[in-house]
Amino acid sequence: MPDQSRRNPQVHQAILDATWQLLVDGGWPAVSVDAIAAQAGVGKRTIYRWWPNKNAVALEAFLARARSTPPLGNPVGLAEALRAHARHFVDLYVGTRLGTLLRELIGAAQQDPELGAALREHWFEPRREPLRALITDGDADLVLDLVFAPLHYRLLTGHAPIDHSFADRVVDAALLARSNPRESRSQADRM
Amino acid sequence: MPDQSRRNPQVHQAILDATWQLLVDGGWPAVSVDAIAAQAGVGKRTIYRWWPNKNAVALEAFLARARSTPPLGNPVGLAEALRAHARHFVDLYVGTRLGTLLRELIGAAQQDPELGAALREHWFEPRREPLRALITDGDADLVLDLVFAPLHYRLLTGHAPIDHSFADRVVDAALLARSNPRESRSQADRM
Amino acid sequence: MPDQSRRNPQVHQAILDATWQLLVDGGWPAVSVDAIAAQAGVGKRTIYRWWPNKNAVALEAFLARARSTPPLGNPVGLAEALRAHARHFVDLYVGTRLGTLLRELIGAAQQDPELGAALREHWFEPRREPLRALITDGDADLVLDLVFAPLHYRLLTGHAPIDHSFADRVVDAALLARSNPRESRSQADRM
Amino acid sequence: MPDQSRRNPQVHQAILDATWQLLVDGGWPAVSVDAIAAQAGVGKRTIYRWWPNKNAVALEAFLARARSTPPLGNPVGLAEALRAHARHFVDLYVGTRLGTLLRELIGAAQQDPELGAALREHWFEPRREPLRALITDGDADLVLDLVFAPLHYRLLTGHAPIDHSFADRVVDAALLARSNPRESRSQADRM
DNA sequence: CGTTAAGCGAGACGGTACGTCTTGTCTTCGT
DNA sequence: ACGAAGACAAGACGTACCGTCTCGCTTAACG
Repeated sequence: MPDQSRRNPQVHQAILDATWQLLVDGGWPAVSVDAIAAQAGVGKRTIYRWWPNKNAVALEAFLARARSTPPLGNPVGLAEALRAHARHFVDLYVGTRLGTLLRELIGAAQQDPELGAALREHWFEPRREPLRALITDGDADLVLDLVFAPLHYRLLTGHAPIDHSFADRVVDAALLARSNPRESRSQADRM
Repeated sequence: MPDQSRRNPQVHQAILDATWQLLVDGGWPAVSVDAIAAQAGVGKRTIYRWWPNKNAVALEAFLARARSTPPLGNPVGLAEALRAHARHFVDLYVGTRLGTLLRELIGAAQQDPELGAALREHWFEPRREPLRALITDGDADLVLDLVFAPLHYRLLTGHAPIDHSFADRVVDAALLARSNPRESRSQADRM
Repeated sequence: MPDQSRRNPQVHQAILDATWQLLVDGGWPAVSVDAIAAQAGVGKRTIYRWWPNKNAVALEAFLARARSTPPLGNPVGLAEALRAHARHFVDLYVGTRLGTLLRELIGAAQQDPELGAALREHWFEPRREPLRALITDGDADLVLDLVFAPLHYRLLTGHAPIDHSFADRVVDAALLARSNPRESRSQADRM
Repeated sequence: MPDQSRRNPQVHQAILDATWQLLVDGGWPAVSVDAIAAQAGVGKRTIYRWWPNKNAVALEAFLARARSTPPLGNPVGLAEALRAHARHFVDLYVGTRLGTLLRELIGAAQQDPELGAALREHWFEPRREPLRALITDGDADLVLDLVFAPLHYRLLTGHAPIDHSFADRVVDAALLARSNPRESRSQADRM
């Protein structure tokens, strides 16, 4: 990987802008390295110099638009924080270009382990981490998954709608699970 | 779509077998229509005559191997059924070829709506439907999502391990949510 | 190399025509496999299926135009035949598109041994062979080189003009050499 | 073109040496401006400052190695001089790195008129000029071509071997042609 | 003696061509 | 008539090279 300091920031931005424009105009299928290069007025080599493939470029273009995402100006408590997060997710990623792109990135990551790792590092974890800090007792990752998983699951499979009501009920379930850890069933069939 | 009755069942099977073999040998990237045709000793035309694209072929090959999946010989109750299902999922789809393929199919479906619909119809719904029947009160789809979503979410993102313990705790959370619907928080901030 | 009989002759011809057209419009630098494919309305793959590279395509396009070359309806004798050939060369290849292409092909052959072999087989040898048969005494290849070499040498280096007069004098020299083999110098300094 | 006096002679030499080394190691295909720059430990800019392109660099590297070429310590006569030249050519340029490079330079010149002109000026003409002075009667350039053309022609086309015997016979033919100008045929068919 | 203009190493950049790959359609055979 | 074989158009892939350019550093000439 070449020296980052020699990178031309205008070119960098032009590539991300071009990628986003292609996404807006033609969706994921319109994104190819050739197309990005043409749209950005850039040589393909320049793209491959800084990114391993188009997935990485698309991820960065996505993150640049999504970075402003996490809300939570004044977190009063876990419940409020989770609810805000869940509703925020619904607002930003359900039925939006950003949401479609998120779906497609997660999809592409199933065949691109590097993209998967980058998504975890730059997308999932930055959103989980501040919330994890609020969960002092119980399995924080379980609770977070109980919130995030249903939202993403429906986003990816589309088997049922996603709205604020669903977000709220998912958060309720997660909170219940935290406060009431596994008394509901016998220990007998534990594996 | 041509006359189903004229279809040569041996050719049909050879294509599915070849697809599976390619999957086993080289993973999803090794699967191309050309490769399937060569492996099966079949013309590409024959494949396109019966399937719209390679995703559909792979889905069918997957379903053929996965069909035996649903357990539950004698369902004693919702809790048992959910737990059995969740653990079954862990056994069959975590760290296995089948699980990788499931990931890749869901991934491919993000850009192939037909594949998404087929997955819902032939994979997700057949597994949800018998369980849904057991959930008499509350939002059945919510409860099912609380079980299935975390499992699939971790399968797709790989951000945390999936084992029987995780499966059990997910089921506990879902059961809790069913029996204790949203009393835990005020109605005030409902949207 | 695939089965020749399955080749689509229209596609074959379209590729040669496109190549020639590019040559006429933009000269050798305008010829690229991409450009040929675009001009012919053909996939690049189709070109690479039948030719190893653009040199081979250009050679075939050249040969198709040059095939009609060898004259000599009624060869009366070696002298007449050589003179006709030499003048014919001047007429067809000096200052013409065909001549420029011949130069460029010979030039390209310096880095493409396959092209060199193809040129020898399909261009040089077919022109030498009928003349060689007329040279019954002496070293036929030497005589032929004494005719052809100066013409090609000037074509390639451009250090002096090529006209009918030059062609005639070259032929004279070659005929002299044949009829008067090496009496002109002592055997002493033979190596 | 910048000020020659400020040129760093070590850099100049390093570039020529690097070019030659690349030629020796990988042949003409290994020579690229990038490769020369890397091999010489020099910026590409420095190369383009002093040469128009890689052909010019290669030509200079060639000339530096070939400069010692012309023999002829004590020219006793035209016949001796021509014979010495022709045999010298065989010794130095047939089956040698230098000969291959000469072929490739002449080849490249077919698409690079500047290289062609430079070759004529710095390679061909310096070798022809001293010999031309010895040819007092007849067409000197014709005689010289009758010697040089067959040697280069076989070098470029490879259709027949080049050895001392061939060199001698070519010289004989040229001498014959000089002493016996065109009496051998009628003036009738002159054009 | 300092400043200033160039040479220079390094390498990013736009552009173009390469040769390979895959997709989905279409054609040619043989059975 | 079906199926194998595979040609075909389209176009993306990732690499190579070209020739221009922009950085800093050093180095010589000139003020």
